[in-house]
Amino acid sequence: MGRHREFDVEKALDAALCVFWRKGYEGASYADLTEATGVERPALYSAFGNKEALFRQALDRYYERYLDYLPKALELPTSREVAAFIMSNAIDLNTRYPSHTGCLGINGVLAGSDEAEPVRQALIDARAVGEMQLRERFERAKAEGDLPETAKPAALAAFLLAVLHGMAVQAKAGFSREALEAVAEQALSAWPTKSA
Amino acid sequence: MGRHREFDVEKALDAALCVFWRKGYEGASYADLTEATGVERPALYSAFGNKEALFRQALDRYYERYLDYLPKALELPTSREVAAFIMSNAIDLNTRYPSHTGCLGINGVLAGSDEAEPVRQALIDARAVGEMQLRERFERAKAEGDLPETAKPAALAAFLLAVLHGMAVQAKAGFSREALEAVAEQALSAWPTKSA
DNA sequence: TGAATTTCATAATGGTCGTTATTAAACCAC
DNA sequence: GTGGTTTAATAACGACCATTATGAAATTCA
Repeated sequence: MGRHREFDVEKALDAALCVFWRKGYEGASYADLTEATGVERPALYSAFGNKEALFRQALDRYYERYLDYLPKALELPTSREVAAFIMSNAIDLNTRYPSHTGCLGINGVLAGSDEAEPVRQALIDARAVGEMQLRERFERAKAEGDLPETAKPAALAAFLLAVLHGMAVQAKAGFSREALEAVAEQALSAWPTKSA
Repeated sequence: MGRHREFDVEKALDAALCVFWRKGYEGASYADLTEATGVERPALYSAFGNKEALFRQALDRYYERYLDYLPKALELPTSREVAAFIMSNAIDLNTRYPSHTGCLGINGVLAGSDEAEPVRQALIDARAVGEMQLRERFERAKAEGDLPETAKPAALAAFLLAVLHGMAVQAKAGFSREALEAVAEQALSAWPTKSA
């Protein structure tokens, strides 16, 4: 019983996600969030909790709605295809929406005041999970003979993530899709192959 | 005539620079700045102007004091040495001070509220200058025969900067020097050479 | 219809932000 | 010394921050 909720929680979370994407965690104010969601402050609090909880839910949604290409990529047959697929999708994601370029995780909190530290740590942890998955995938590639014996899966995973992060920064700085594709092509040209 | 300034402006700027380095532009408050510099707020205003002006002066100082390896790098004989030297120095800079890891320019403002937009643009512009210098250097390398005819100087410059930005993000996330060196090594392994 | 319950919008909370009056202290030229 | 001038420190400014108390509106069950 009781009064019904008059706004769509899913839509509100999507709108909040875009605000965080564009302005980062601390840069997004409740004035921004209420304007984007069309939902008054108290309603946001009752639906999502405080700002940190709202951001964490937006981050979860970001992974499942926008980073869904990551699990798909890991299933591709070769490590090179994995890397190429991820970079291609990341470029698209980083440049698709002019109003919120780059990556939510990177824009979110690179630096900020001390009270943003828990959120910063959450983003670092999420990044570390992705890195581990990549490393395991490349270890498998090495075991399968897709990667040469000299290949270092951990270094490859770190390298790929570095390029991805760098492209996210460049996208935030206004880089075009074409420029980022040239970066990805250069990164791929270094990819180790089995053939000696 | 008049009373003498009791604090060292240079030292105060250095201290402010470290605060911005660690917390970014918006994340750094005047409470942080006065504590780090030992200078009261009004004195900071009279010496440097407002917060944006202070940040810009800190950024200038950052380039001349910490990024002084960039002009040196451009004078090295080969493009590969240029890239290797820059990455090596960047890794050192990004991990040398545990209290302010990563890069001031990257940490400064990736995202933030709208009023930080002028500062964000200043950082983007500064980055663009560095990219242009790299591109010109690689064009020279191509003309000199150091780089093959198939090499794309603009793409190489963008790629190198992407890796540098990515390493800065990773340093902020706690990456060790060794991990970053593996990333740099992987990036260098892709570097085009004249010999077919 | 009426009591219970949930959501709604308005507005206020204490705190911190960047910025600046204000006043006391220190210095130089005369 | 004294007047003129610059800096120093305290404290205040309005604005905005995240968060929440408050009471009206809306719905369900009895």
